[in-house]
Amino acid sequence: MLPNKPTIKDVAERAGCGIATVSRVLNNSGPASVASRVRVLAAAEELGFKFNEFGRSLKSQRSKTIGVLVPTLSNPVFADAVQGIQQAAAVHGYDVILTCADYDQMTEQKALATLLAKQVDGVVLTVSSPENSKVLQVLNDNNIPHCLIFNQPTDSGISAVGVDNVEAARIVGQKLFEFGHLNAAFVAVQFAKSDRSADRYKGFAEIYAKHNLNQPTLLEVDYAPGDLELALIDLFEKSPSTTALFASNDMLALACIRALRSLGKSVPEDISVVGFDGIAVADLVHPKLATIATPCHDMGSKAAQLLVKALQKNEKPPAGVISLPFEFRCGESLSIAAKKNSDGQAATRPSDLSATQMQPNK
Amino acid sequence: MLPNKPTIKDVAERAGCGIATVSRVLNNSGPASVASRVRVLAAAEELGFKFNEFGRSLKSQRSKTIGVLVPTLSNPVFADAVQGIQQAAAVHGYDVILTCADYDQMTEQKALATLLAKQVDGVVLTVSSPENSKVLQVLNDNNIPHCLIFNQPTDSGISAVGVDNVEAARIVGQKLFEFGHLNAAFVAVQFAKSDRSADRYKGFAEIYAKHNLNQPTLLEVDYAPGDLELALIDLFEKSPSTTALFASNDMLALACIRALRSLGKSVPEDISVVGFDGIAVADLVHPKLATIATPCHDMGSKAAQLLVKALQKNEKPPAGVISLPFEFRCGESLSIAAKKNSDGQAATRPSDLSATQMQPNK
DNA sequence: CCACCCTGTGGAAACGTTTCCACTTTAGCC
DNA sequence: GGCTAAAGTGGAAACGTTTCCACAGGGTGG
Repeated sequence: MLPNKPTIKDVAERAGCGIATVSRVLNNSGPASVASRVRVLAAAEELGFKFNEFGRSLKSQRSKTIGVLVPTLSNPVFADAVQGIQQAAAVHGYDVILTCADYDQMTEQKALATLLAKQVDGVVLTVSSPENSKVLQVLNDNNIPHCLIFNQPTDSGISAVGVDNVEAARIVGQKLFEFGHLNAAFVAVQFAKSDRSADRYKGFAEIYAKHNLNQPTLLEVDYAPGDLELALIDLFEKSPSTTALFASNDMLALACIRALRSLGKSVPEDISVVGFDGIAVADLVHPKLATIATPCHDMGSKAAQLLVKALQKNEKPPAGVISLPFEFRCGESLSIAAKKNSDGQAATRPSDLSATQMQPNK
Repeated sequence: MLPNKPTIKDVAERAGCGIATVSRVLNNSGPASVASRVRVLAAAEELGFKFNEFGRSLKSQRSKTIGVLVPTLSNPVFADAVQGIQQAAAVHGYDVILTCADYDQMTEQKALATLLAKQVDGVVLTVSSPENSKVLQVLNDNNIPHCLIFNQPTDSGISAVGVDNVEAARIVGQKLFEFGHLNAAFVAVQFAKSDRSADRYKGFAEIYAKHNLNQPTLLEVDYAPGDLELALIDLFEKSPSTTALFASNDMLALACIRALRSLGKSVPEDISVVGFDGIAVADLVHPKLATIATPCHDMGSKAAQLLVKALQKNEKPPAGVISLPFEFRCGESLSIAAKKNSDGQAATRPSDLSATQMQPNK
């Protein structure tokens, strides 16, 4: 019925020449007379010949495939980056095998194992903690070229593309300071599991230290429903003069705005909120989210380019962190700090805050 | 330096047996004495032996890889689905090669070609229009098992997993009707390119026809900045009695809310807005978005399961559309229709609409 | 006690490529 | 016109695996 897929042998037979010649013609990898050239090309065309990549890969030990390992696609940041990787890879004839590790070290290792089994030529990845990462260890041991994204490893022997989280957070800190926010908090999910959160807190705190202000409160929350509200209530009890929140990512920032609203506080009138990442929806919501816009897509494509270029030269991507430009995007969620008196009530809006806290709207 | 990757031959040598025995032991694919079993296992362990998938695939003509073709990862809907596919595939030892086609038929075909070149065993995909799709044609011609997601093909010979868009849209229509929205509009991006948008409009319009009301206005917009605002201004001029918008997806719904705000209309007081998809942020924004929550993740994993199961039995996934349950989520963006007088002004808020239209807030 | 059948075994072919190498042929040059 | 060099060519090995097959040995049933 359906003729079995034609092989190079079939083409050779039809073109009346040896398989070596076919290979040379089709790959432009060696001399061939014009005559055989046209015969082979014609034969291949007629038969609808396509190379079998297995045979190719077996011989060359190259899969023309790069592995991608990210925590999740649920965060648009990673989704965008993956798309960037995919596009850049496609341009150079590489495919992308995708794995997600869900911020879990065990899963990370398993995912990497399957990538290795598929003999990916290289890997673009984000790990939960680049120092002491088993995954990076394995990649090194197996001599697999790789490039980190989002992570900013302190170990300079490794190749990475990202944004300067510390510097970006400094800018957020500076802006908040300029807007009069003398007491701020930093909100993060799973702070311990993310080097990025740590860097952001670091840069943020630096600015407050520089101005001899209180260190920003570190608010670590989890995804349990209501947890954020409780944490915020606690925050305002302990630090009633807090006027701004810096969330470690945009999704969390949006969640903060919602939680604040349910506590009867409005953004930015009572509290300013700044996010990080610059995801698309940040611009669609009201108030527009103030955030650091990061080039996630470019991060992915840059890393892929770096990696592919290195693979083609049969080497590793250049060591060192490439920092891509970011931009502070001043959305409506950030405004001048409301004047507060000592017990944290906004002077301009003398309504009883503790009362509104007790009576969340619905 | 680094010892070349051990092959099955090395294991055989070390275990003092033939390669056939090693293969049988390691794959549990044939008889082997206990003695050789332990020797082989030990040898493999000591050498850190890993199968070379190229050799395997070459022999078996199976790649244990499934291809994924979606329009984009920027829409969280697809990102979630891809993650579902990936997870389900991983469970069964399959990997995922990802390609994005950006709603473009040319790109779709190219992407599929690279998937085929990589000899994927099957494909999970979303195409722009499942009828007359070249991509599906190619898949059929090449006898590649495949399963659609999101699409709801009318051709019942094909396997697909999705939600019943028509029915879901009927429910939206019914809800809007019950809330007193007698004049509504349907907003879509690239209506012509999406069978899903068409289905949604169909179900929506059906309800309005059933109640002998005006057909919902069809508002086709594009992504050009400001286009949505213009379209809405036009809409309210021509159909001032419109009290509700049904957007073909959540991102668009959020954009609508923003555009409406910039036109001086508030949601839901002046206009109600309903989205479609149920993306995560829909619940974080204010007003919470009323939407149809669809199980994107499950859609992906279900499709992958179907496909993998079929592949293991060396057949195609069962023909027919599997409709997954969805849920109408009534967010704050939907409320009782404001009473309007004939020229479209909300009776309860007699501010001059045309004036506020001219003076968008910022 | 012999024929038989299982179990365990390893050699070898096959999968589709690429590429080395050795063999034509042709052209170029004195 | 002979020599060499280059260009064109195909055979065959190699990549690492699976699996068919043939064969050895030892138990069983007649």
